[in-house]
Amino acid sequence: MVYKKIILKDVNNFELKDIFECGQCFRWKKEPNGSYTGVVKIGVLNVSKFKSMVEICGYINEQADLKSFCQDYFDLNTDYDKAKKIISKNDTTMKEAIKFGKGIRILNQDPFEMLISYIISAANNIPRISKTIENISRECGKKISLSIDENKKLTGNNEAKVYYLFPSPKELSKCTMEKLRECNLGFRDKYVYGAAKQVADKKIELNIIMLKEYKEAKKELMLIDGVGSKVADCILLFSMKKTEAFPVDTWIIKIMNEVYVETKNLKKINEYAFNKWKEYAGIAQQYLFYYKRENS
DNA sequence: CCACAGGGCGGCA
DNA sequence: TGCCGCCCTGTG
Repeated sequence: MVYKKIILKDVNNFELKDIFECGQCFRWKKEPNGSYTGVVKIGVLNVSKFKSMVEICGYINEQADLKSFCQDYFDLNTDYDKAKKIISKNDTTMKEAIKFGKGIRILNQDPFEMLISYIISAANNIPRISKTIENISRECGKKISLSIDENKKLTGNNEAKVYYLFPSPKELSKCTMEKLRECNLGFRDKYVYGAAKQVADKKIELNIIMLKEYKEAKKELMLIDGVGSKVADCILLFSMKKTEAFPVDTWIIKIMNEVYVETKNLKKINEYAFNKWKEYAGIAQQYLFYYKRENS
């Protein structure tokens, strides 16, 4: 692990709180100094912002290119001004939602991590989801130990700290059911174990599914036990660049019924959003979800 | 003690 | 299809 740092100048549509607390990720934590620290594929990163300048530093793999990783991870190639303009046309609710969550960006996270994380999210609450993911990473993932000085350089905190990468499919599938049970997965343990094993054995190939079109990719993800419509859409949106994906959860049902379409049929809500917002459905979902959840 | 939390599954009409 | 009980577990 080596320390690297980059600075992004003149970023817009980029607010730390909106990005990290809009519900798309579970491993980013706010630090006392206002920055956020999170474990990603290449190591542990810290992000801070001053005016329109974003600083990203981290202890990462020596081979990793921090700049190009961030370009993709923080979705810097997507034009959010354009997306906002299109989805908010003749839509006062969307305008409000966008105003509230103006700094949201859809992170491009790791597909396997999203698969497991969203299986865990079923009928669960956020603190427990985060805790469970930390448990799994601690049990099965690679360790990154930072000394006091190193961690201070990263986060500003004057203490040594140990971070854990999210486990690879192989690492997680080697974990015993007993160990998994100690991670507090509850009834989801068998789903997590099964999914990890299928990916490790290449029965499921996420990088191939990722190349398929949205509906086909969703169908294939839903073959995995524990992955239904909502979880599949989360995986597709947060790690496979399928911006048509529109995860329908309890919050989205509420706001969709109130404002757009009155039905309890989740598939109909899905179809409605797909037709209305097309390739911007996922972005629309994030604004609506964050707005509704934070204001209820 | 009970309801419920960022769903999914299986059984039933 | 549509509806419902159940699935762990912590929290109010």
